[in-house]
Amino acid sequence: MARGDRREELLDAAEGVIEEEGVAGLTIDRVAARAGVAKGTVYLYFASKEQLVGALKGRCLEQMTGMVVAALADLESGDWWGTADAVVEAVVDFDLSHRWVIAVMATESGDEESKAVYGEATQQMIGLLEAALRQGAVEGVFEVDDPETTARLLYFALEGTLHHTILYEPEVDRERLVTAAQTLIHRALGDA
Amino acid sequence: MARGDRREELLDAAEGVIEEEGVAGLTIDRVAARAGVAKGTVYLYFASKEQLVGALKGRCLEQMTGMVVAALADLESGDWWGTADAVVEAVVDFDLSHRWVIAVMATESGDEESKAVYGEATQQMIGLLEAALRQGAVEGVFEVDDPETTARLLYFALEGTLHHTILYEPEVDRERLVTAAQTLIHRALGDA
Amino acid sequence: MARGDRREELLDAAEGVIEEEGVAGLTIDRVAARAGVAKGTVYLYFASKEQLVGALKGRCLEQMTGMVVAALADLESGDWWGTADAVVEAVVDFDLSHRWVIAVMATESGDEESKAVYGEATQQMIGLLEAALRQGAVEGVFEVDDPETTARLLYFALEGTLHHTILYEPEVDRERLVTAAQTLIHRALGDA
Amino acid sequence: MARGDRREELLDAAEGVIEEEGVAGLTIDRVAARAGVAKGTVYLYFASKEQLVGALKGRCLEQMTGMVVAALADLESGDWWGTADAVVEAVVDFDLSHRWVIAVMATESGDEESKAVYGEATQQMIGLLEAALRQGAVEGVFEVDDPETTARLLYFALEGTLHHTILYEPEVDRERLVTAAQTLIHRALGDA
DNA sequence: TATGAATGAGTCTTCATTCAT
DNA sequence: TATGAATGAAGACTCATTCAT
Repeated sequence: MARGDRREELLDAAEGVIEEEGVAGLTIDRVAARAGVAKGTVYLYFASKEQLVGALKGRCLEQMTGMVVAALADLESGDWWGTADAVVEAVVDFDLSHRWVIAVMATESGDEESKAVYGEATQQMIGLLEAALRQGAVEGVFEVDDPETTARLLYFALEGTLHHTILYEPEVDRERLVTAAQTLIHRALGDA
Repeated sequence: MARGDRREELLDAAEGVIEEEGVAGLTIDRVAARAGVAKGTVYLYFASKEQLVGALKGRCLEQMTGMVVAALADLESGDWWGTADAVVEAVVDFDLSHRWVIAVMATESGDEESKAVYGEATQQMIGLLEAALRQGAVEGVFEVDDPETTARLLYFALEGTLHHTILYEPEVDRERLVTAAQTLIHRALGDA
Repeated sequence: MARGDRREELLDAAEGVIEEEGVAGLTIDRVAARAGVAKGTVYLYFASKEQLVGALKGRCLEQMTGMVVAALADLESGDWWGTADAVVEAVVDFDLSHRWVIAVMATESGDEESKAVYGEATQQMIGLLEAALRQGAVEGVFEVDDPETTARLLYFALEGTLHHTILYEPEVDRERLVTAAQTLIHRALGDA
Repeated sequence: MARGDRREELLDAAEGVIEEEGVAGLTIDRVAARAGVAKGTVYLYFASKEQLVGALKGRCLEQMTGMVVAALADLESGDWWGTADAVVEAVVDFDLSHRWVIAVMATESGDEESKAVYGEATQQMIGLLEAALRQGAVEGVFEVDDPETTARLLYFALEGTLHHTILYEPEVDRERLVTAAQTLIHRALGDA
């Protein structure tokens, strides 16, 4: 088995454990058991539990970024608002389908390195949105004074709302979430 | 010493521990030591660590609500936008000055009761914002179709941004945060 | 309230606690709560938990002895076997109606003094049986070589069976227990 | 070291602890120390203290059963009373040499499973005695109406006496105990 | 006598991490 | 690479006992 595969398997196992046992139930023991390997083996791929969690966060953000990149490809069609709405939908669905990992994202991870990794990944995500905003402005769809800050704001608005909802409101109403988020963006950017 | 005082002292001690040791470093042992009481004494006021954490969340949210209520009092002056900006500033400052407790807010707390308490307190906070939005609409300052959803959205946008920034960007730029948040609201509500 | 009354109340409370929480659930806290007094008050009547338990055992044995004394009074009627059967029945019923205290009797109570008290009370009980055996022998109902040992043996046979049954066989069949115990005595003494 | 060996070692250590510190002094800490392993190691073999205690009871009863089986083998010699006396002697000696474990047997062990195990093991022991009684009856040594009940009664008579004596009369007189128990059986079964 | 807040030693239990094989 | 038994520090929680009021 390729080294990378085993690593991915372990991360998959970790997600599975969180799904079944909650964030507090994430132990190396369970990850190993779920992946069908010995406990020691986990340490062959991750130096510590903290690094495993960091990797989990990183991978999650990467996947999300990938989805957004894909969704933003439609921007070429010229339908900015339609594309934006689709991106929102994609993000909501991603979070909902990764709801258990989402809980980890909100977790402290003392490890400075992990924090940095997470910070950079977030920044990349925001950069994507910023670019989209600039393009919308260039195309005359709307006006933005400070695309960077606006992108940050919108990203965290969306994620903040999603995180809270996922963590504290068990029965999430997807449609309502999507509509609300889309509305926020339309309003914030001044869609007439 | 009045019974309530000792309880408050313990919560203060818990906040202090989090400030110095991080959320993961919050142990009953340390809370007791910091409060200058025996370990057993903590259990005289909180049935479990989970309940202590829940109480911490509750108190924090209560204080925040209090601040917002105070800030919203200016609404009577008739200057809606000015009041809104002040509220934003108050919230930002509250979060920044309670930054260590903020980290706990994002924490899972298996305890169902605590979750419910937190959920209700959040709802109350949002209710406050909703009322303010309605008043602005009544006064003709702007138009809102769905004050409830908008209030939720704006609240989580603000808090989401603040939480992430506080947790992952050690060197927070208060001015920038305030301005960005104020801008978000103005835009979202369509301030010309 | 007379000193003795309060003491009895505390012992009653202790029995009640055992009934509801099991021997392991017997704590000074609960005894005090059940008796409606403060924890400190318990220590005004018992120097330690161990002494309270010792007193509980002692009182239980005393009550049992009282019952047996009463039952043995019928010996004067001249019906030795009938009286013996009645005594057995009385003991079985006493144990069954005090089943929760019975569990404590089987408990170690490091306190040497308590052990001694228990030992003496037991001895007194056995003395009662021994006297009954002697009387039966005198009356020519049966023959016994060693009344003292026989009394001990029969007492522990009865109590041993009862204790085990009560502790490990939740659904006790009173009739079967009574019959079996009576049979044992008749056989052991050679009733034709 | 084989897995089973370590388990046995831990049980041995537990017995040793009880011997030196009493039942109340049985702690995982001490068991580990006595076995020369880390505390965590104990939990590799027993899920909880309760299970360890249950295992202790189970093993003790198993050993006892083994001894009785061995002693009953002499039944083939045709000397029923002699064999019975030998069995009594074996049981007395077993209890005396395991006197500290005996104290645990009388202990509550909230664990339902442990109780069941203990109950079954006891039943097996009684079954052994019952078979012996039937054989004696078949051989015409004596008559028994209800071998099952009689076996139960005799078993608990023996064990009840032994438990009490061991727990409350530090200076046990082996000979006297043996003789008394043997006498009980002879009488109960009607040895002329 | 009575109170009940405070104590703190003592227990069980978990789990990240190591290391000999 | 892989294993999994062993480790032991750490933490939550209990409860008999004390003592100032």
